[in-house]
Order: sequence, then C-alpha cells, then structure tokens
Amino acid sequence: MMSYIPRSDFLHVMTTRGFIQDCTDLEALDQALLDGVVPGYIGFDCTADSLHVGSLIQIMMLRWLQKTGHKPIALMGGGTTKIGDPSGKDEARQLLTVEKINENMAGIRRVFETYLDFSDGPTGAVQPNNADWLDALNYVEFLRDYGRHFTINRMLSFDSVKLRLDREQPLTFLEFNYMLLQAYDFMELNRRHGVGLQMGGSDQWGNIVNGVDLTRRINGNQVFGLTTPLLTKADGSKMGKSAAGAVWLNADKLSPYEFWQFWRNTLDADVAKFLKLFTELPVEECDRLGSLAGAEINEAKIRLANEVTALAHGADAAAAAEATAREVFEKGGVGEDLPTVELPAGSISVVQLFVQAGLAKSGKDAKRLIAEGGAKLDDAPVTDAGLMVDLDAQIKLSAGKKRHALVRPA
RNA sequence: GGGGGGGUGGCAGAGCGGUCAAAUGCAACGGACUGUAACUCCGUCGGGGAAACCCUACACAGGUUCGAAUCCUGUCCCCCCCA
Repeated sequence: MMSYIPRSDFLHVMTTRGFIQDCTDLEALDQALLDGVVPGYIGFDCTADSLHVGSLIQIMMLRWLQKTGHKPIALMGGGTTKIGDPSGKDEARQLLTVEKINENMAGIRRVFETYLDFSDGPTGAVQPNNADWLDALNYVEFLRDYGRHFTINRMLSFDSVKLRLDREQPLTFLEFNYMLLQAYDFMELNRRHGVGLQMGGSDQWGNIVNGVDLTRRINGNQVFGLTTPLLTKADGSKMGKSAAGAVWLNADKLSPYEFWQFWRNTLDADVAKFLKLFTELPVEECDRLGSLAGAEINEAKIRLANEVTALAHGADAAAAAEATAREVFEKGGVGEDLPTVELPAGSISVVQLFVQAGLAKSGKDAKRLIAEGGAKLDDAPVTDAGLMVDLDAQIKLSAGKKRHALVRPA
C-alpha cells in the first residue's frame, strides 16, 4: 500500500514527512483530495485544559490539511469524554464533571488558535463539540438504528478491548460503548459537514474503521481513515515528559523556555524525524540537519527547538528562550526566561528555597540534592543543608546541570 | 447465588508475626564521562529534622499480641470458575 505515490499535496506531505501509519484506502483518498476540498477531522478528549506534545502530531496534521487546501475540524469530545476511551489504558478514567469538560474545551481552543486559521471560508477551521449530538441521543432509538450494525464478535476483536481482557483489567459496558459513539461521530460529521476523513493515532484505528463502515452503511458515503504511528523516542521510551512533567502546549501550563528545553534535549537519533513531524522546514533540510555528526547536531537541536517553539508560542518567545539557553548553558550565566519565583524578602533556608522554586519535590528531596552535591546557589555548590539565606536580591538556583530557576525578593 | 484467588511505595512485583520505610526490576533524580547527547558506571529514591531522632504508611475499620504488611473479625473493591 505504501508503495503508492500520492499525487495530492496533502498526502504527498504526509507520506514524505512520516505522518502515516495506515490508511483505509490511500488511492481513493488521494483522488478525493484532488477532486476538491475534503473536510477532515481529529477527535480530542477534553480531559485536561490544554493539549500536550502527545497530540502535537495530530495538530500538525490538521495544520497541513489546511495548508494544502482542505478544511480542518478539531472535534471536541465533550460527549465522549463523559465516557472515556478504553484504548491504550489499563483502567477506566475517572469521570469528569460537565463544567470541568467545558472549561477544558476552552483551554484546548486556545491551543488550536495558534496552529489553525479559524476564519470563515471553505477551508476555515471549525471546532464542533460532539456533546451537541451525543447528549440528545435516545438509548432505545440508538440501539435500533445503529446498535444493529455492530457485532459483539467484531468489537471483541479490537485491540483496545482485547488488551484489557487479556490483562484481566476490567472493561465496563460504559467504556465498551465508546467505540459506537466515536463511529457515530464520524457519521454525524459526514452528514453535517460533509466530512470525508478521520485521522488519529494508530491506537484509534479500530474506532476509525468503525466510523468508516457506519458512515457507508447509514449515509451511503465513502469516507476515509488515516492513522499516525505511535511516537516513541529512539531509546524506546515514551515521548512527552519534561523535567517539569507533561509537556503542555499552553504557555500558562509550561513556559516557552521549558518547552524549548524539551526540544533542545531531543535524542540525536530523533532529530530528523522530529523536524519532519513538528516543524515545516523542507524535508531535505530536516534530513541534512539530522545527519550532522558529533557536537554539530546540537545546532540542529537548537533549530528544532526554535521552530517548534515558534509555532506554539511565537517567534519572539522562541528567540527569548534560545537567548536564555545560550546565556545559561554556554556562558554559565543567567537568563530572563528561566523559571522565576518571587518570595518574601528576608531570611529563608536553602532547603525551602529549592522547594519553593520547584527544583525539589520536598524538603527531603532538597536535602538529598544538597548531599549529592547537585544543588547550587549562584553557581556555588551548597554544602550545608542547614544554611540560611538572606533573600535581598535575585538568586540563581541550580539543581544539577540542567535545571535552573531564579528567585527574587517580592 | 456457590466456590477459589487477590488488593503492598509512580508502575511492576517480593515479603506472610519482630532484624520492614518494606527485596528486586522499571521509571525518576544527582554525580562521573560528554555535545545541555546516547551508551556505561556510581549514588539516591515516604515525610519532618542540622543531627540524635520523630511521624505517617502495605484497600478501609476494628481486634489478638510485648510486637502485625504479615494472625482474627467486619466492610469495600477486583479477578477467575460454576449456576
């Protein structure tokens, strides 16, 4: 299947940049994309008030879809989030309140606004909420009209279900229904917006195929599914953790500087891949940068960090992050963009200083850091865990070589 | 409804009356090496305290013991088999 060389701009970009894991019918989709505007959607759970790098590949895909002349649809799972997708999870997620879901939706909207163009027009992005149609469903009617198109036999064969059963983890009937609702979403979006394509991670394959089938049966329309590979780092670990935890795309959840650092610390072997997926640099340039040898690849990582940060937070934020990073790491100095905490002026213990600055999880953790020689105050190692510090000017704190923060008297 | 198994630190998974803040592995963190890599190696890894030491913890609530993650009772939850 992948030997087929697509002619449409969108699929050309997707294949050459490594976005595609699987497609229900690559050739037919290619033709549809050539024939006219294809509205395509990706569903997002509203489990948090922001999205993180785990969703970035999907976001970039929507962005490319729009850039290549089609209509991106970021579907908010306001309805399905009430249920919880069992895919790839061992346990049912805790159910969120409707208020929390709506709040999360607003935060996610802010992410999309930086990546997509929401203006009116045939290729303007839209962000519908599936609660708009799912909430109104009548149980018995739904079962009669749609339930009959799903066999338990087939549903049990899906990985998301099998995995749970094999691992002897409970799968509730509530979650079991998730896939029906997601299939219904596709059909409904096809009906409402003429949506012809659903994209998602490879873990969504089963759900997507169900939607393709249901849309064909109910609406009589051929629609397509496209999945992205599961992203892992070259060392096999999961992508998406920074020193500060999840790598959020909203600046109020993770500062642009820390976001920049996350990309700066990409593994050598991942540089080319990440450049293709997360930046819009020409493919040849991505390959060239990724193949730089030895210490030279550091410049490629800086380029990667700059490009990705510019997309998420703007070019100015990226430049500021880079300036701070160069100041801190290359000159051992201080940069404005370092995480900063304001504390009441006066006497405070070093231990508290590290805890308050977020460089230590607890006092115990801070003491450990000091005992191990990893704690520094204005670049001077802290040797006495009982040290009292007089906070009357800005102090630079360091935990190890990479984590730095500033503390200022309020 | 009946029978059996089980709930331990971020996760996985030992322990089955004291020497248990709890083996081991993974993750995480610090150090050496380096390129703010990778690999490897060393160390740390419940909370408070400068420290001696103290506190909270092995689903929850009681109980037996000088002493319980380990025994007993009740409650909740999970898994498997039968009906």
